[in-house]
Amino acid sequence: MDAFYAAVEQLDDPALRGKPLLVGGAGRRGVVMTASYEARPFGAHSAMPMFKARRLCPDAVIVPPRFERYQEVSAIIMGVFRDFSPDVEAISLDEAFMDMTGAEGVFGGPQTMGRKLKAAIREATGGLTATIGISGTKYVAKVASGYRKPDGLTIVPPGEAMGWLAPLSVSRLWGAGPKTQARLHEIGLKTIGDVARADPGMLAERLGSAGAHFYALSHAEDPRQVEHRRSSKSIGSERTLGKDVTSADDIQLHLRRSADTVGRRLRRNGYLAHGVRVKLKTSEFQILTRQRQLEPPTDTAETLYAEAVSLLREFGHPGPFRLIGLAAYDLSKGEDPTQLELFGGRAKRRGLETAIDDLIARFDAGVVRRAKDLIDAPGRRMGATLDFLDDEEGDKDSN
DNA sequence: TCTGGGGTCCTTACCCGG
DNA sequence: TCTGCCGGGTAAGGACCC
Repeated sequence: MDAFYAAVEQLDDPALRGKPLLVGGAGRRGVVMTASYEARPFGAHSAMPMFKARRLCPDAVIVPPRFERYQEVSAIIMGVFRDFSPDVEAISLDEAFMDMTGAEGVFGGPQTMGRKLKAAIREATGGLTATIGISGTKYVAKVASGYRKPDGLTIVPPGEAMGWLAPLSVSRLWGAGPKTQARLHEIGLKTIGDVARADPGMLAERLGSAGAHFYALSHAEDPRQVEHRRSSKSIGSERTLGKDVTSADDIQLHLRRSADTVGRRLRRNGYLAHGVRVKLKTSEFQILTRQRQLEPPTDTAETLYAEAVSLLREFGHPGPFRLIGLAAYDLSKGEDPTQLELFGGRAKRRGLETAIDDLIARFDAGVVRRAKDLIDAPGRRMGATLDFLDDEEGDKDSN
């Protein structure tokens, strides 16, 4: 999808159409998640610090992201994809691989197929544009999809792929970021064609296993198949703070929030975590992590938090820290996704706070702001008082 | 006024047991 | 009994992607 988050905002609010728009954190430490095409000529782009983008493009409208909405639109788009092929591999909210092998009979050749897909996306979403790349391998299709944006359609016949790639910069090698590009430049390789002509032994020596991989890509060889949805390997929550923190109390407060978020997401998706990892970023941008296996595995915020706090002692760093995060890793499928039973055996088994998490997850979308009060006495039924958000102003209590 | 949050995968170091 | 080697598992860091 083209400038996906920004395009959704412009779709939902006609007043934003045709204007430079920056979707991202408006705070002091925010970055641009997506710049609309109107903002890009000024030099604004994804991952740029917001203050910088604002300086480059002072007239831009800044809008905070609405992920739930992007997820909704994403689901619509993925549905369109599945109408065209059963083999869809989503790689993010706004991008997917599709295996169209054998579909020519139904949709026509690549050109017709691409045009039909673009039209279907536009119609299903109410006007969003996509750029499509079509070729014989995932890699070449991927590069082709970034070739002419926005609203593009690039078809690279498999037989022409290697020649088509050759003049492109090595920055188009998927997996070669700034570090790898610099190393390729040091060896004197600037284009994908240069890599294709290089000695594979030398590439392997300089780049390790990535060398063979890039050599294959440069020859338009890519054995990877379009894969169905893989299950998650980790689920995390991290936050860059408005102000750096140093004290254990402050750090624990943020760990608690992350543990709640991660626990809820584990339960919602029916996962059990076999490990927990704490992440701290120092004010000097050094990233530190400490992890530990969990026995038994868990999906409760309580356990994640308790382990995280004990891991805290193993960082030999005084701070201050600008980011605090917690992740659950080594996930397995546990029970079925959460069923709400505020009163009942499940709540007893897992503890009330977990039941409250379940409740909040079930109501979702910030309707329940927080649990105000827990009622838990031996031999009695258990329950909670919850704090609901009112529609208009402030909040309103309900039980 | 500095520089996000969600992830995946790979490399390296180290420990331990055979 | 000591030493070296090897492989597996775990932890930590780093590069990369959207």
